[in-house]
Amino acid sequence: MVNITLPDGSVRSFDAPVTGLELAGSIGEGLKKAAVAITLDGTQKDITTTITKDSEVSIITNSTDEGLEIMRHTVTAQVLARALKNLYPSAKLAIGPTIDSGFYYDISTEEKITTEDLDKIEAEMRKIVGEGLDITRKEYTRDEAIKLFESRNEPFKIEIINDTPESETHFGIYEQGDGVFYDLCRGPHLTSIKKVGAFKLLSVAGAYWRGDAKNEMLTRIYGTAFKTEKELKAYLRMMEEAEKRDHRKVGPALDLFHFQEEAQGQVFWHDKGWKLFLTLQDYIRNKLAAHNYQEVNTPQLVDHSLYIKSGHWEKFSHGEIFEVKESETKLSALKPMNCPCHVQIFNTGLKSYRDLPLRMAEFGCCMRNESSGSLNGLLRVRSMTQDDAHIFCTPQQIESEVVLLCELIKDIYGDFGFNDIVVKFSDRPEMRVGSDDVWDAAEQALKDACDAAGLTWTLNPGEGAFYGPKLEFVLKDCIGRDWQCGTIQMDFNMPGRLGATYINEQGEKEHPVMIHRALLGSLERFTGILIENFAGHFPLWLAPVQIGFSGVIEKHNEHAYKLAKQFEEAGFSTFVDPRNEKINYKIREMAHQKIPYMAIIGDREIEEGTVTIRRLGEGNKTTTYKVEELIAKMQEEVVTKALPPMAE
RNA sequence: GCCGGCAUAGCUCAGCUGGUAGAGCAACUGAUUUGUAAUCAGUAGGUCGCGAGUUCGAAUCUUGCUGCCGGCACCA
Repeated sequence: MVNITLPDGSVRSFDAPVTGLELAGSIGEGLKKAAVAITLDGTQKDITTTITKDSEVSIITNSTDEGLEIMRHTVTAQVLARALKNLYPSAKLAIGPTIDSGFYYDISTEEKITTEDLDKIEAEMRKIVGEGLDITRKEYTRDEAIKLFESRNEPFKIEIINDTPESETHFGIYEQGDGVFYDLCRGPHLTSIKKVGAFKLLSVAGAYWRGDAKNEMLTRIYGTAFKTEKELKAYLRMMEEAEKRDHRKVGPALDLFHFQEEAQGQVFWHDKGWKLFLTLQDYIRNKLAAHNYQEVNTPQLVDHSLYIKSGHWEKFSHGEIFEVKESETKLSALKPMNCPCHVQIFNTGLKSYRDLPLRMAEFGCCMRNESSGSLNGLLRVRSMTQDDAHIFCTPQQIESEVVLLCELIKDIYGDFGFNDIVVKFSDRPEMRVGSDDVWDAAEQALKDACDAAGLTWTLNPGEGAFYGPKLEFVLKDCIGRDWQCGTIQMDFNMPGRLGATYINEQGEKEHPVMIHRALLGSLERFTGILIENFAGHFPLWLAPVQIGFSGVIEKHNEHAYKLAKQFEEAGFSTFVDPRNEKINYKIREMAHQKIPYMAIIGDREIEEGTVTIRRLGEGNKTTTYKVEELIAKMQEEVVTKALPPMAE
């Protein structure tokens, strides 16, 4: 008797062991058809797995995310991998996992594989799908598995087997057809190649074996798959649309900034982009005032001895810090971070426990020699402006300070319309300063504070700063890449290294705790994310040009300028298009320039003292306002930081 | 930094196997005086990323460099 408990709590009893497929069939024919795998007592298994004892089972169908992932896994590990072996017999297979957007396979080849080869590989994959062989799982002993992969010349597979703990005595190997193709795999897989959906190979890239730069660089082939051709097409179309939001295209097109070779990784901010930048800075500056921060400014060029003391010099001794020879004997650094300088300010004069928490902020311009391959428009630059601050506090104040920060960050991100922020908790890295006791305390303190703030986070193991654990507030760019923006970092180490002390209530000297935090992160990166998030169509309060005026014909220009002046005086940034062009044309251009309010001035408006506007994002609807009325409406929109209407 | 790709006018792109550059939009000039996403005509615009090589001749072939793109590694 086998009793199987289903997710809804119902129990099905069978006289003899059953397979997942039989179980699905006993529930319904439709379910049987859609079933791709099962979850048996919390672990994913093949649909053909025999259930021999009482267990909890749920059936994974092809219309769930889990089912999609299993199908993608089969596409990469069975179809793509085999196609690559067919076309490049000497290729050695590494690994082929699924990722959020699809899958990849890493191989080592003598031949160069380029984007142009993808069609050829895809054609081979279709051939394999056409054959539609069955996939079966077999258990091999360690020796058998190694022998199999030795005979197939797959050293990476053997390395994987050799690196598993001795306690693993058996390995699951999936066999396609009758010995046509073998792959080492945890599974589960579809039972037949016939069942894979629509797929497409997307790109070729390099990737280090096991993610380690010391290892061989393999060729990685990215692709994606969906249940239906329609979903695949929709995904590809969505990606195409998303790429149009790329801040590196939109930014220069809107005349916000540009880059050029002579200043790699640094931004040439144009008038409009700088307006946006300053708006963000003012916004944060107002928050600082409201949260009892002091704002400071510290030197750009600092003797390297300070960074030796702080520990940065040793940690970043691979050229990340720009070195400047100030004289024959004096070696300085272009400030790569603000913290050591802030401690210098803290260290002037005696500090009492009554001075804590002391919140010190700086819009510090930091320069880091980021590797050329990591540079990415505004999202990763060599010269950036952090909205940085350091909070010097007592251990007892940590929790309340972090709670305040979490609330502040939530509040700020909400103002930009980012309501579902991903928070990562990064704990101690391998390369670090400070004792394990101190790390235990720091990590615990940060976790407690997260709980108190009601933050949910995911663990990002080993990714903390070298001086302490950190929280990262992560936003995504237009093609779904993660970027760390805000951060809160706990530091029990640097105050001691740099001799920061305060006099506690007992009259003794003590090191304060330092909390490093940035709200937006770097203003450059945050601006880039904003451009992509809004596709250049910013909320009114951020828009570098807020209202544009065009006369119907040339004689209306004078009035257009007069109105523009009136709106300037009311605090708006304006634009006037005096050109002798049709208004259709001028409207079109203002829309392309993402000017939120587009005003057309003709005889009627002049007579009536009104403005007729068209709001970007609201189609061709026009509304006529009294001038003061529109000013009030727009001021309201600025004050409430309303998000822009998005229907384009 | 590593793997692969790319670099032609302000922008988007064409230029086949080598015969020394072409379109649309933008710009400029003129005509048009126009009511909500492209008015018409004309003019001008390029050391084909930079350097070397092969060749009678290079945007095109080879090579070195620089930058950019996609990944990987890195990310205070």
